Amino acid sequence: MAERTAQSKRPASAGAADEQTSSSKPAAAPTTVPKAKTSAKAKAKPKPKAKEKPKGILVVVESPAKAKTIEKYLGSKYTVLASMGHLIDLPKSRIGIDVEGDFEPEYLTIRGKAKLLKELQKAAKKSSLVLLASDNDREGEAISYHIRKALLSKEASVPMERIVFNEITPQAIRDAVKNPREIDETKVNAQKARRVLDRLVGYNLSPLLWKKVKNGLSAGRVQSVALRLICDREKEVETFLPEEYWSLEADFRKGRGAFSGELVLFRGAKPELKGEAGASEVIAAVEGKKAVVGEVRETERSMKPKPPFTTSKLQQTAANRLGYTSKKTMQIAQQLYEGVNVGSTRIGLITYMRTDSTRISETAIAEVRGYIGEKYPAELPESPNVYVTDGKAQDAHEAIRPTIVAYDPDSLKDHLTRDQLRLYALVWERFVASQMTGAKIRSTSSDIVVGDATFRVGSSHIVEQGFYKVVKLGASKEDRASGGAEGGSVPELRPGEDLKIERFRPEQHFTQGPSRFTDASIIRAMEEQGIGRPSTYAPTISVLLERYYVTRENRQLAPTTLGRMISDILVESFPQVVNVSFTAGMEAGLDEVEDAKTDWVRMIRTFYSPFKLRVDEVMEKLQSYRGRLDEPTDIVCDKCGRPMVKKLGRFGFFLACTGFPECRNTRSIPLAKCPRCGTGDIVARRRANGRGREFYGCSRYPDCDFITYSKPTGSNCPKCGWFLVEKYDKKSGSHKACINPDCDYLHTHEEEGERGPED
DNA sequence: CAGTGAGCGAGCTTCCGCTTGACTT
Repeated sequence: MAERTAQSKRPASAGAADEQTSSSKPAAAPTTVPKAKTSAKAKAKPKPKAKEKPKGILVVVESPAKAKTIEKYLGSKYTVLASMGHLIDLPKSRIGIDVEGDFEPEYLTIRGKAKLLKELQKAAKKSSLVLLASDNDREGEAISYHIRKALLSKEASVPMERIVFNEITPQAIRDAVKNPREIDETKVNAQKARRVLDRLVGYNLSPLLWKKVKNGLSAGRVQSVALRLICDREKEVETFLPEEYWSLEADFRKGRGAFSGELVLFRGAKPELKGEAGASEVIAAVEGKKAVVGEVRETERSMKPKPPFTTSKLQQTAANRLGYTSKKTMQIAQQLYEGVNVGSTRIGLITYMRTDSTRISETAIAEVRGYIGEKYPAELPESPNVYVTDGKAQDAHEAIRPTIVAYDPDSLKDHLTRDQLRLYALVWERFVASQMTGAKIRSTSSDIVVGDATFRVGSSHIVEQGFYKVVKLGASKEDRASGGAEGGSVPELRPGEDLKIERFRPEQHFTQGPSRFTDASIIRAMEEQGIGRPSTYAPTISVLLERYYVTRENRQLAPTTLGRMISDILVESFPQVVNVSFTAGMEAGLDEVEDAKTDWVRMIRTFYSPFKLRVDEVMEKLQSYRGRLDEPTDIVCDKCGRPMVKKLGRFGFFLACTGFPECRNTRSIPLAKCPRCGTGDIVARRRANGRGREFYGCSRYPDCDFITYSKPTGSNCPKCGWFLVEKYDKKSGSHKACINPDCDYLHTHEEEGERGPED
């Protein structure tokens, strides 16, 4: 399959813009050089060196992969270079803001970017025009502004213009080049305010934590709110009291079909079964009675496909469906974006992976409709499906989609790694599905009357597959359920017909409390609250883990003692800042700056004056928590007999002797007894370079080389005495299992895996 | 699915948001 070559779909490059050089532009620009005023640049070159090559045009974008593509679309007159994001920023080692004056930031070339900047300057000098084409959003505007400033400071100034495009198609690039504009200073100011605010918050709160808790800690507008969400949730999990309740199921039979229904009505009311006895009461009342089919209701509902992926949704879906961390998802997406060798050519397989938009370019819509029309003609809607992008989105990039729809996942099997292929399939399915017709699902709900009791049987099945024809990997549990896996066994029931009762089954249940956050759900929460950006969701989770504020076990994020302490301190002392509404307020302020309704200095001052006062006050008055972090243990030092404490060091938690510094003994935290040698402890280890997955081995290594990659739970097997470990698999979710290969003990507790609408 | 082993503590740390490689400190 997939014969149609992709190439045929891509409009040939070249032939792009050709007369945009000195396109009409208000002469007000202080950037333009006098000579390039009216007529074309043909005469802009008087005579200098006999170099006949006319000066070209330099285009600066952010991403090198994008640079490559755009260079192809534009003619040979153009050179496209990438800035790799920001080049200019605040210093790292000091606050770098004039807080006594007007908050003017001290902007420096970012370490390691000087070379790149020089290259840009060199290239600019050789050009007749520079087109600043960084992303069309707040940060992108600032990047252009900084580059322009850096290029201007060189004596020989070149005309510079700002261009923007929201999609990488030849037409969009051509249009952009034809419509240059000035840099939007108000947007630059908004970015400056954002940057300064984050610096003021981060570089004031962090030192406070160094003084009160421990060196090296950090706090900030985004990470501290994320931490708070995780800590708040943990409290809910802890205080939740499961309540017991009972249900009564009845197993019925009709011919060869067996199915069950749940008690929904008893003596005219919704039954509230009081324990097992309550269920027995009902059984006693209806036992021996005939089962007759009552009302049968049929409803049909349609399901629309989901919009194509944004970063946040991709991360959520990859976490829920594939079990990838957000970090892993982004690494793999980057590989797909940069390109993979397909045959002899390297092709970027997906569009840019950091986006908050569900927008799709016209050309991509046309392409996917062509594809659907050919492969699934019945599922091609008359007109394209339209998705509205969230109003808060900055919308600088398209949604994440395959660049060439004809490359279906199957056709790339031999070119991608397993991980790449699975992520690509997710993106491809979601995009193609998003432009297909909806699915129709018929649900049947039948009442079965047994004496005074009514049982209800539900089933549903897909009548029209629609977009489900392409959604496989990305199908959620609910999707699959709608597919009628369990519904298939319910035969057609007609009112009045008799059924056979096989048996009654009382079942005990417990109400489910809230679940801990996962990568998927914390990212979802952050996005909903406007905390963080596509480029920072994954890094924010990483920071919380690196600081040992939270741990991730079986995909769940739980705060450590340290994390709770930090969160409590911050929430107590800075409730207005460590709060989801703080960012919302900031965004509102930035909008005003951008609309020139207020100036950025005013905005910052309004925030900073009271904030700084509070920081000073807390710095002075808050008790110190230093040392309070060390948790006492009942483990005794094997060198001197004094008790040991659990401490946090550079490489994580460890045990240290309270006799320090006379006794410098340290140990790893024992997680279990070694079942092989019986004397050693099982301790957490990592590869020498500190990377790789944590594993668990015997502390007596190399005398004893017991090892496992499953984390000990802290309890022992009731059957054989070896220790239990955490396991995770799709079917049973999170559960405990015995580490002994000869022991079959398995403790499956309530499912903790996927929950709630995942994407 | 495969993957494997030290030392750590009283110090110069930290923010968020753009973007990818990596000269050595």
